[in-house]
Order: sequence, then structure tokens, then C-alpha cells
Amino acid sequence: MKALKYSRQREAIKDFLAARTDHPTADIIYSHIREDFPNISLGTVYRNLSLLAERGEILKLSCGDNADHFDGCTAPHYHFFCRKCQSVSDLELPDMDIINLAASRKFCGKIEGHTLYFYGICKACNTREKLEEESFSQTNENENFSQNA
Amino acid sequence: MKALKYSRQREAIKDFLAARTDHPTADIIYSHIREDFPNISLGTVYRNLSLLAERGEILKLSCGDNADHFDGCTAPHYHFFCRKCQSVSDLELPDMDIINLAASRKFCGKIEGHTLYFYGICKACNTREKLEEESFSQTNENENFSQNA
DNA sequence: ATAATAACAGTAATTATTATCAATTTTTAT
DNA sequence: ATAAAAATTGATAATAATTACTGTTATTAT
Repeated sequence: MKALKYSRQREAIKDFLAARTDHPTADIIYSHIREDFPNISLGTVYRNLSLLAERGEILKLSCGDNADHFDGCTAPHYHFFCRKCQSVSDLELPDMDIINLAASRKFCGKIEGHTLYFYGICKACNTREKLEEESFSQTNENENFSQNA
Repeated sequence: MKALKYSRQREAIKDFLAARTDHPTADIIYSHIREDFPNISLGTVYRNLSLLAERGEILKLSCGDNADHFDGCTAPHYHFFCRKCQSVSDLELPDMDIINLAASRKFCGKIEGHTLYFYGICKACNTREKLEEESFSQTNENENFSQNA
């Protein structure tokens, strides 16, 4: 694999991702990089994200919300996708290669790895949901009180 | 969830998927259903695939090759994605909900499930690869022989 | 049988992403 | 330091997958 020629834009994209713990999409990255490089084009962002992912310097995450997300941290870990706010968060679990073994026993072919995403409700949405339930049941209590009165 | 009004097109799509073990994309499904319904439109295929998936009558698979695949079998099992021929095959492994438990211990939020895809080289591509290697080394032997002669 | 409405075909619009290309930036060789 | 070579860029066009819109047709309930 041939070395890449340096570019300020690519460096900025890499630094930007390294400084975040969320997992922005290409257009989010674009809108932020634009603050430092007002003339950068979206194509440049896409091209560099692909190059960096290809070389394993960042991770490309396809979690099924049909927009790729990118992760500046390449240490092995998994991801969680919130079905309410669509956010992607890290889940610090070591690589479970035992999963590959289980699959190998059932499959005729070469299993090289797996992609695993968890889904559900993130902490923030969970808290918000509970608050809404509370205020909803309070409303109901008031309604009942009015009817009874 | 309201009941759906019957439609021959939707029935045909469901039957088509039930009869296959591969996991076709919307446009593949479209091209086949067209043999029986020459006037069906691609939008109808997409709409019905979404409806059926929403109701759990089929599965929508997003395996990162940016075209959704569909599976007529909803019994719990996993999938394998061949990075060579991009085919998606079934992997009859029971649902490993132990994975969710491991994740729950490391995550503040509600984990409802996971999506897990295996990747590597499928049986067919693996065989083909070996054949090519063989014929390649034979070619080399011949070349060496010519040079030595 | 008829009215209400869900689903349809056809088509336009949207969204994410990739490709093209002349101009610029970075690297290499002098 | 300078010029030639090569990679990268910005701008824009093109593609691919999917969704939205609209007038017509099929299904269901009365």
C-alpha cells in the first residue's frame, strides 16, 4: 500500500475525528471542517474518509440508518445505536472472537470477522422517556379529578 | 397496528421471498416480480417491502454494501456477507442473547437487541480462489521451466 | 351495488455517495 | 532554489438507492 501525500485537509479531518467521541456522518464532518477550510468540498471529505478508512486509520460504521458514520478510535470496541435519537455511541467491550468460532462450526466458508451493533434506547432518551411518562400520568390524574368533581 | 388491505402485488412479493434462500435487493425482487406483474412499479416494491418488514413478516438486512437485502425467513438466525462476491447467506446459529447481557454490563441505557453479521469468503469463492492459486503456481512452474531450458 | 379508502403505476424528487477534470499543492529531482 | 512530476483539491456532474406525489384502480364495508 503506497504512502499518501500529505494534505492539510486530510489532516484536519483526522484530527477532528480524533477529538470526538460521537460518530459523525460525512456531512456533519464537512460542516465542521468548513469552519477552518471554508472552500473545502464535500467530495474531498468523502475521498479522505474513504482513504483513511481503507488504511485503518479511522473506522467506517454502517449501522443501517443509510448514512455512514465515522470513528476516529480504531482500538477494538463495539457500538450502540439508539433507535430513538439515531445516535451512535461506543460500547467498551473487548473483541469477542469466540463469536467467530461459534459461527465457523456452522458455516462452510472462511469467516474472517464480524460486525456487531447493539440497539435500544440510549441513556439520555431513556431518562427523557421516563420524565414524559411521569408528566403524562400526572395529566391523567388531573383529568380524572376534573371528571369526578 | 392496523390491518393491511389485501393486494396481489404484496402477496407476490412475500411469496417470492418465501421461496428463496438468498437475500435479494429491492431491484432484484422488482425484476422478478415483473415477470408476473409487468406493470408493477419499483415504488410499489419498496413500499411493500417496508410494510412487510415493519410488521415483521420479512427481514430487512443492512450489511453495509449500501443496498438493503430482504429475507423471507423470520426465524432467528444470523447472516454471512462474502466480501468477494457480495452474496448474503444464512448462518443457522441460535440467537445469542448472552451477547446482550455482556453489553448491558458495560452500557448505561436499554439494550434491546443486536445485529450481527459475519464476513469473509463464502464456500464458492473460496474454492474458486484455490483453483486460481493452483493454476497460477502451475503457470509459474512453466515459466521457470522455460527460463531454465 | 355503492361509497370509502387503501394501494397502485408512473413519475418526480431526495439523499448519500462517487466520478470527472482543470487548477493547485506537495513532493522529488536537479 | 527551481522546475518537473505526481497527488490532491474544489467545483460540478453523475449515479444509485430510496422516498414522495398524484391521479387512477382495486379492495372492503355498508
